[in-house]
Amino acid sequence: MSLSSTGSEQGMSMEEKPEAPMYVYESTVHCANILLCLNEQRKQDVLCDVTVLVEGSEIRAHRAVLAACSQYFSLLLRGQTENEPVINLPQKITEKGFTPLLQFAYTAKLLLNRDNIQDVMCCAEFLGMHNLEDSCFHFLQAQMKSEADGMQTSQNPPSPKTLVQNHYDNGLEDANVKPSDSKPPLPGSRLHPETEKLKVTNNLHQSDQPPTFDIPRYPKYRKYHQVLVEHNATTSSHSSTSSLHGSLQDTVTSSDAQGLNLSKVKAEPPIGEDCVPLDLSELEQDGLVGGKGSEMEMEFEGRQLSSTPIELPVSKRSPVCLRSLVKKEVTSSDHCLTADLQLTSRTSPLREPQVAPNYFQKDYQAFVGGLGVTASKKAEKLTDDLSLKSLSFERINSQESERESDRRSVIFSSQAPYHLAAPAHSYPGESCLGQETSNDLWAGSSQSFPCSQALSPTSVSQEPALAYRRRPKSSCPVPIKMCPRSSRAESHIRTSSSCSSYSYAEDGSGGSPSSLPQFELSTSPCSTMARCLALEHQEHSMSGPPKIKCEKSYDTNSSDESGSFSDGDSESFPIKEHTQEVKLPFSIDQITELPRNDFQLMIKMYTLTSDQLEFIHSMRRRSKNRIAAQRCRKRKLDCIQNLEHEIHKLVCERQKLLTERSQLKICMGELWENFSFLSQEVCREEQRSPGQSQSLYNLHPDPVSPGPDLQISPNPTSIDVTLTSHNSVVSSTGSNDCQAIVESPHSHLRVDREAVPPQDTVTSERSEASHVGSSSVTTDFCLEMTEKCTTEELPERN
DNA sequence: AACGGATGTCATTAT
DNA sequence: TTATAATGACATCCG
Repeated sequence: MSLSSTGSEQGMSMEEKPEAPMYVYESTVHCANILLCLNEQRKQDVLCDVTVLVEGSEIRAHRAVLAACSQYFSLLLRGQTENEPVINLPQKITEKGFTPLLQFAYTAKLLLNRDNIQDVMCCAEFLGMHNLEDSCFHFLQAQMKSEADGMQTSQNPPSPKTLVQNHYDNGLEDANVKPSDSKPPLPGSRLHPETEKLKVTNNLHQSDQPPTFDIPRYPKYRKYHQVLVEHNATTSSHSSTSSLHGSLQDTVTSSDAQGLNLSKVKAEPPIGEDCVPLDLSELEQDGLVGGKGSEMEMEFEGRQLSSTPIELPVSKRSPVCLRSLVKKEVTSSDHCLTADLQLTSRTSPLREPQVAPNYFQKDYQAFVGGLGVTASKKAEKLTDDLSLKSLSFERINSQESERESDRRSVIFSSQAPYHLAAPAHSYPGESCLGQETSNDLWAGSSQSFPCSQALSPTSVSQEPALAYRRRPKSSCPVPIKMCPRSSRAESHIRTSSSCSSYSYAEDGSGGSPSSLPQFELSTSPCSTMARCLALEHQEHSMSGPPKIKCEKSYDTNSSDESGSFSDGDSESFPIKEHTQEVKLPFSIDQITELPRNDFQLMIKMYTLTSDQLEFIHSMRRRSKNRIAAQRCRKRKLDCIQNLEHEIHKLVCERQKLLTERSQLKICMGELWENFSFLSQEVCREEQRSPGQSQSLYNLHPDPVSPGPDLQISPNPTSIDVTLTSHNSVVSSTGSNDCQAIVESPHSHLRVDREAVPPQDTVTSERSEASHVGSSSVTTDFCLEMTEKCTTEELPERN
């Protein structure tokens, strides 16, 4: 056995097989079986009794396993194995050709050189990989040509340099095809003669994406993308550039190239991330390293994507796709198939239109496994710089690892049904994909798993929390994910995630739910729900009312899946949500808007589970409470406004009253003026007749000033009306602001209530009043007015 | 980073 | 007893 013929088996002794532990041997058998499984007929003919011994087990010790595989397969071909029948193989089928294929099957690396390429091609033909040339070498040719044309230009179909660089950047060692310079695999091949080593990968991931790339639209993804770019720029520039330049500039012998490749094989991570090559092995069946024409399922950041055909400068594309392969193998009841593949085959068509080519590149990278292995590691390194977001990255990584295991399961295991939901759900990065994409994805996933995800606690959150965060203010939170913390009795610890998801999920009526037809909730916040509903409606084509498909998330889980990448805040909470779909036979509008009786009748019309009832009542309660809160707030604001208006009115009223009072005082002063005038007239008349005069003096019995002064001093406000001989009437309110000075041309009259005359005086005054007549009436009027004025001032003073 | 407005939700009370 | 409304309190988002 001479893998050493390629110079790659250094340190990989063939004697290792007898010494290899059991798992190595089992893995060997398994690998051989896998390889032969590529051709079902051959499998049946040749290895009908080969048992896959290590399904689902992780294969470690790559080198040893590879060596053991090679040795085992070599022995198998020679019919020297103990339990295997002797195979009559054509002469062209040699172990030299099988070894790279086996290695490819195991490591996703196809090592070709001028020595083995012919054998490899023959073996591939033997195994049924008829399109090896078309898919692999044509691709290589095109890439070489493309590279020759514009090597420095950044093209959307990435140049080989980009490919290589990206390949190395992501630590991918997916499929190494080393065409021999002297022996181009195809006639007329334009492979670069000096290209000894070329990594042909379907990993078209480009770190430097053209601006038209969709990813930058989504901040989260952009963030992750930038992180990857930066990391790639920092960590892998040397390898990427050096590899290419070395390959282009150095004339490396085929053996050296092989050795390099195998060294890469040696450098593979020892821990079971070896599933990748197996995926490629399947791809190999269609188009081998099907960068050119293969369509394959892939995942990126949680989104398992169906790639559009890789956009390459080559016009020729293989119509074969992985799904067809999957279906084919499914029909053939190949045990290598798992439900995962079936899942992907089902889900992929839904998402396929939304996948950007660049997504495909990355996704393919992830699919090939490099992302799952290396990119995740890089991401893990990068997570140190991301405080809260780091969790999301880790989750991504873990998810990628899970998907890696999924991919592994595709080959090695037929178990792992728990992975079913995982690929269909989005990575946190999906939250960045914009509403349309995420919705579509979700819709697709929902459509893909109408039943499996319903009420499935393991289903992950498809509606990223970001959607909630980015929700429009209009708040039509229809999107369905609901926080299951529905029970009031439960702890009301409110996490942002739960709160967000909760609020957004159920509220179908946030903005104007009534305006939305039952299944035409097409407004952006509701689009997810609407699509979900629509899909549900279409898919199930229920006779009755279509079911609302709601996700119900539980905050009890602590695993990874929820939209970790979508929202940083949600990630900071240890409590995470699983989503659970609650199918409701009526719309959210009905739930939230129907009257009580109608609502109860509607509920009674259907047999609903406790979860459904709980969800419905919670939704209705919160919806109503939300509306009530809005009303309450509006009412509160209205009340505040009314109070403010009331205050304003009172202020105006006060000002008005003050103005009126001043006017009244002025009027009173005028009246006093008239009074003083009349009094003076009376005094003059009395001066002419002493008897009258005496009576007037008695009105003011001041012996000191027997002059014609009349003082009426209201006390204590002291409105003094002084009728003086200087023809002025002074009305003073003491400290009060109510003062009026009325000029009296004739006399000085002072009215002072304080100086109210004694009773006898008053009596005499009254007795005199009958005589005085008009003067007495005027005095009374003045007193009345003074009192009135005083009483008006008192409240104000208070 | 702090602050305030807007909003949703929950708990409580009253009807 | 249950549903509902009102409202205070709290959390969160966002500018």
